[in-house]
Amino acid sequence: MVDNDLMDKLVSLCKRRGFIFQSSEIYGGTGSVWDYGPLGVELKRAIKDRWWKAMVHERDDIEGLDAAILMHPRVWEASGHVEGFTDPLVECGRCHRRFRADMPEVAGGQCPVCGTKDTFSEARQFNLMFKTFMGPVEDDASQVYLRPETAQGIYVNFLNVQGAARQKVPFGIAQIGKAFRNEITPGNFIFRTREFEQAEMQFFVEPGSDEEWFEYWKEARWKWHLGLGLREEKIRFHQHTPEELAHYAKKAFDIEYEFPFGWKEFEGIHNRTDFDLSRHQEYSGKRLEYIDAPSNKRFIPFVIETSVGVDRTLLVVLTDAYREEVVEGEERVVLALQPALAPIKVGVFPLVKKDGLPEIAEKLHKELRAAAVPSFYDAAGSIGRRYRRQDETGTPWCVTVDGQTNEDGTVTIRDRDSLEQIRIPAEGVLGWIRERLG
RNA sequence: GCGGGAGUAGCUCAGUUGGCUAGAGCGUCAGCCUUCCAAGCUGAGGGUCGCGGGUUCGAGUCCCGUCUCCCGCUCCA
Repeated sequence: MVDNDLMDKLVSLCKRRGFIFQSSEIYGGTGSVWDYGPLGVELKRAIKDRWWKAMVHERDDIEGLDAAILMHPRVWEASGHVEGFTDPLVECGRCHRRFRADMPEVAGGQCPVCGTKDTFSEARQFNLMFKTFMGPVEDDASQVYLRPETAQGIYVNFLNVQGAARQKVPFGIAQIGKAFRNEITPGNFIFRTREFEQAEMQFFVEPGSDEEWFEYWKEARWKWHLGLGLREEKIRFHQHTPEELAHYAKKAFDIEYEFPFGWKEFEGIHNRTDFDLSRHQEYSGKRLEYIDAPSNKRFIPFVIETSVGVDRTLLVVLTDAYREEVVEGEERVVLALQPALAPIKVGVFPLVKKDGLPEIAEKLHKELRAAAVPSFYDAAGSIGRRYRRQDETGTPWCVTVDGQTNEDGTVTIRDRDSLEQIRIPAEGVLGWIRERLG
């Protein structure tokens, strides 16, 4: 079930309201990278903050880390990315499919799909890793890569973090950061881009307990997504078949969402075994074993990885929150974002522009802002229009100052979802909102 | 990279067989009106028609080149 129409509306809303803009738009734009506008940056930050809170702040067995994007080039040899991400590929002249040049059938000149012989193009290097140069001289010795995943920054710091934080296995390291892949086919808005952000947690466990921990994290991540307010029927697990498994993984589950363009993964939970640490030990020549304190048992830990795309999660949240409804005969577009995720928490309006109402409303607006509650003051157009504008940006509440405010100091608060209105004293608005933001 | 489609205002589009200072609706902004769900009235701003050449008295329109975007092909956050 593919709904391009919904996707177009979402992209349009994102631009119109300032969630997401195409990168470098004035130069014609580029399809594979996107910029987050005033509302988008707030939503993205809220998602990351919630993840960080659940991983790092609420637990004492996970430590935070912010590793550099540029790393020693040998890291990517050890990880398998140099080999696995830069295969020479050939293209069939008939069906235009591409294959690794070293596949037996392909090396023999026959296309595995259409069977045509000897129509392959020249082998070309498809480098999924971005290259750049460290230092002023552009030669091979100084060539480095933009990291294609954030995980390796965690692995190479495994012993640093463990020692400094005095952690004992099992424990985890969490990191949020940018990664870069020169995808051949980016697309679907912010779903597959060449620059993207990952939130990864690598949990180090004793071999033998890995299956148990895998199940634990699989369930924990599922619950976390439900906590974002996602509709349960829109998400599902997908277990990797042996053919689907990455070179480093023993077992893998994806969490998928039903996007307008179909069911797609936005988080992966992998059992990476001791593959990465072993490889780094081998390539660096440094021991990466963990020594258990009382027992003096030495082992290279297994790694359970949870890796979620931040941009993809944001797309999931936006897609899931998007609603078209009819209110009193008029259609409205509403983003039913959780209040805690909403970029703007409250709209403040004077019902009409007279009787001193704008001044009262502005004062309330400034008080909310001073208390770090993102508030939006709006006096333009009819009250209904102002409600609609806030509906589209996902603002959960709107406060209206009216004639009665002059008499008894109360204002109305209108709820985005139920459309119900309650009346409370103006000085109680800040407390009322804080109570609901948690 | 290959195949297919498309570039005119912030958005959606119109623009006749080439022909006056390139238009509309929506949105935005200002004012009026308005005591609670996109109402109405007045006005304003906004486009060297993707870019560069060419043909022509004259190009958004015809020709050539170029760039970008969108949709399909070894995947995965």
